[in-house]
Amino acid sequence: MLSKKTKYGLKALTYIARSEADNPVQVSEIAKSEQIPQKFLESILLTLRKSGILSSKKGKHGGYYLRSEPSEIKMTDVMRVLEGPIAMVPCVSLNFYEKCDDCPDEDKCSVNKLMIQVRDNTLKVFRNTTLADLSEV
Amino acid sequence: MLSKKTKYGLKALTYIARSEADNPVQVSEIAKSEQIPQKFLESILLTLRKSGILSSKKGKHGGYYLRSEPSEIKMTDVMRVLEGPIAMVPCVSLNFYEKCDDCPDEDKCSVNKLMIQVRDNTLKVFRNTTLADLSEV
DNA sequence: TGTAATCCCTACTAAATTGATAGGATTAAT
DNA sequence: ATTAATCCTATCAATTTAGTAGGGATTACA
Repeated sequence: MLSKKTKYGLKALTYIARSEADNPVQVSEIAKSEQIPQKFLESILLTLRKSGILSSKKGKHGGYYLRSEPSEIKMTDVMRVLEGPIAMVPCVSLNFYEKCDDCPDEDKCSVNKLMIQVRDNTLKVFRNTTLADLSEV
Repeated sequence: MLSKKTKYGLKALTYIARSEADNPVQVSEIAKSEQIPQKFLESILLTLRKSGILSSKKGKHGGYYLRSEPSEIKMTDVMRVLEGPIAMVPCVSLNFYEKCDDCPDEDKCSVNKLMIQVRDNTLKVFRNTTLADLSEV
């Protein structure tokens, strides 16, 4: 299941992408419009900023804005920041690989085989989708 | 991330499918061979039996065996029993659909759009994979 | 220069889920 | 009977998730 964090994060990014204005978008505005607890959203946007997807401006009339064009923001990056590894098991993760304690031979592991396929198909979607796609009405 | 329950369950099913003998396979044997806590495995196999994927024989020389041929056991069914819904959000789940509280219009929801694609690609894998595929060396 | 608005940061907490464990009841083979 | 297996219920500890609290730092603007 997708975490609320990821769900809220995606919604917030979409909201920012859709907002035409040059001004940064405020947390309070997004929280209200998307029905997200404001303090929780704050921490999510902070993560997105630290990971380089968002930038921010402090102080009055401050807020968040996209660091790049929506069409340049890939779901692979967004999902890895918000949800963590895309693979369902560490032993098939490209970016967060870890060997299983129990599994003596990955090549013979049925779980490994299956999850590689799932990973590849999910990756295909995320690599082919940008924030611009999400923001289309 | 895949739960241990699912991982153990898949490994156990594979083990049973690979065991050529006519005799049912005992929990203790699987637990030892696959390094799974026995009591935990018991509860997992019980779930698989209740869902109709496994059958069992009680008492001495009892154990578990597949209810159908490995090639007839689809990953869609196994995963739904072990891991729950295949979709990452209830609002795109085929078998466990639920509307989101917050989302006024699913057609306009960016999360919904994205997760439908992920679901479809994951389903494609699970529909095309049976226990026989997992059991091949 | 003061004040309000905004992001930034750390720490904490409640609820849910996960990954087991415990202890016995039931069933069947010998 | 004895032994070996599944079956069943309850409980528990650890982890993760979702959210809250409280204030600090920065900026715009009157």
